[in-house]
Amino acid sequence: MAVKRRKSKVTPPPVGCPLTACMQFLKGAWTPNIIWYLRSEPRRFSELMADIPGVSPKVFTARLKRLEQDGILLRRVVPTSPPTVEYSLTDLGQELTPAIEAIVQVGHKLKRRRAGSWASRG
Amino acid sequence: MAVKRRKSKVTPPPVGCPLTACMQFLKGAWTPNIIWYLRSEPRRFSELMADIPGVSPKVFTARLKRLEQDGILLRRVVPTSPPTVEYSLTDLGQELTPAIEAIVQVGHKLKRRRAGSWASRG
DNA sequence: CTTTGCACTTTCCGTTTGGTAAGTCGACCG
DNA sequence: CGGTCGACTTACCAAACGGAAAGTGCAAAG
Repeated sequence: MAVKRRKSKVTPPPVGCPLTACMQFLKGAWTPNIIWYLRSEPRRFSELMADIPGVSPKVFTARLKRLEQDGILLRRVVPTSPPTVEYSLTDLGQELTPAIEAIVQVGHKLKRRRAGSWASRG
Repeated sequence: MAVKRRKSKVTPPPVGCPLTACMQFLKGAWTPNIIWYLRSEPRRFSELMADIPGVSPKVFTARLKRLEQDGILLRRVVPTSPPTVEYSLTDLGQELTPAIEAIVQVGHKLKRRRAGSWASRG
């Protein structure tokens, strides 16, 4: 009789790697987008959700919760009617913005590149 | 009788978003690491694999194949014995390095931050 | 006391991801 | 012609991911 195959359970990835470490915070759908839209000012749940078209409420709240637990962002209930919730970046969260800004920069450059290849190849 | 539920099939995410666009290239386990280790010089399959401990050959070749198809890196068979394969970044691939470097920078800063919190809180 | 708006939460389910282990293929060395 | 090495492939599988749709809790307006 064959033995059941088991998973390794130990953390296999490069544990001290700064790249991997930082990527943990950016991983999951919409995560970088959320940080991006919070980089300059706090925003409400529904505002953020509108900023990022296509995200489902389930995944969206999951992301916000995880980011809050990670100390990346702060959740504050505002006593309006009905009560709203405002999210903002913590100091730690602000540390991530240079990375995201660089990614956005590259994204723009890629668009320009693609635009260029229309002229040269299309 | 209930109707079968169907998925939407259309691309729901922000199509013109530079952040999302760039993230497509960085997504998948080990992807940023591969680009990082190729940023300055070409490297062989087994070298890269050793650079990035924990990655399985299956996922690793899948990444390399995808990155090659995306035009991020170049695959070159070197006529040694036995034949080896050398990977290098294309011009397009080089465009991604600023983003990865920024992520690594932030990763370092996070480590220093954590080191600081030992002193202040631990 | 029903309705409305906000901020979620829950259930269900298909798709994707990524690891393990084993196998393949071609080139050379002896 | 068997063994080894480098570079993959393949089969299998569990877990994570993430979307759709519907439901919950609460506060105030009407």
